[in-house]
Amino acid sequence: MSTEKALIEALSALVTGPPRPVIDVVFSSWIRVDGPVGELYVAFGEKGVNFIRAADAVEHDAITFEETFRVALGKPLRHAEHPPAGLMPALHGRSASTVPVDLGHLTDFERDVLTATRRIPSGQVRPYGWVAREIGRPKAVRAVGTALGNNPVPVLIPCHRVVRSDGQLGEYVFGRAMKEDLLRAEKTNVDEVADLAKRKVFYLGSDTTHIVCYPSCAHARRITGPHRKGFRTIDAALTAGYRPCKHCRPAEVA
DNA sequence: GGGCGGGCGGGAG
DNA sequence: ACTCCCGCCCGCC
Repeated sequence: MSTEKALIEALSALVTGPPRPVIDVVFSSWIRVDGPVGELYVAFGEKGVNFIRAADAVEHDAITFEETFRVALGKPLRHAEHPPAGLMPALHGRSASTVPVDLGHLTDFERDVLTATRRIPSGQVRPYGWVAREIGRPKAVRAVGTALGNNPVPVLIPCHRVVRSDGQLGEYVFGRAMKEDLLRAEKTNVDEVADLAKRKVFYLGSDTTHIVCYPSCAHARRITGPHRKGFRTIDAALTAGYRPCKHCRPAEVA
């Protein structure tokens, strides 16, 4: 296509296309909303939600939120009257969200990490190593932690559901306390997971199905008492003839 | 059971 | 381009 033709089409689009105020392109919008635990500042542009901070976290009023946003994204913010469509159900619902999220300024690795993290169901947790394995970089465990620490949209992309392999909850952008609060708010069995970890049990299997899960997996939680077998390592479970659950994927399916 | 080094991506020189 | 350093980690000793 000639340059002239492209130019003409672009210009006609400006005249005949739907109005798209320059202000919406240059600015992102912000709004303060109720989150599952406390209030949140949420920023969003045309491509989706692009930045979230906890309102009750240290020194976060609207002014500092705008400032941290400008430093992170290099754009100014203006206040919005309404949250973007789908945001509130995504923040509060238990089903997987479909709110558009703008991860445009991240690296491929960081996007992969966040995309895999987004697939962890509400009410469940996975180790950092699980995320690494899911994105095909099984040894990049610590780098996964770094990437999650850089999650621009916490809560919405649930990096609080990624925990340490030893049963501890691990670090969190808004502090460990909020990580635990968020998990409890979505009914994760944090106490049971901790109790099991204390006994060095990190996997649960059923001796009737011979399927092994992470302890927070919805399937593991339905194994009735006498059939519940605990394992310290996934290898121990596989050696005992169990196969990894297809939902929580505690190991690659052989 | 904690300490230590391996491992990896990203950003700052 | 290369090196160095840091970070929501992991598993062995």
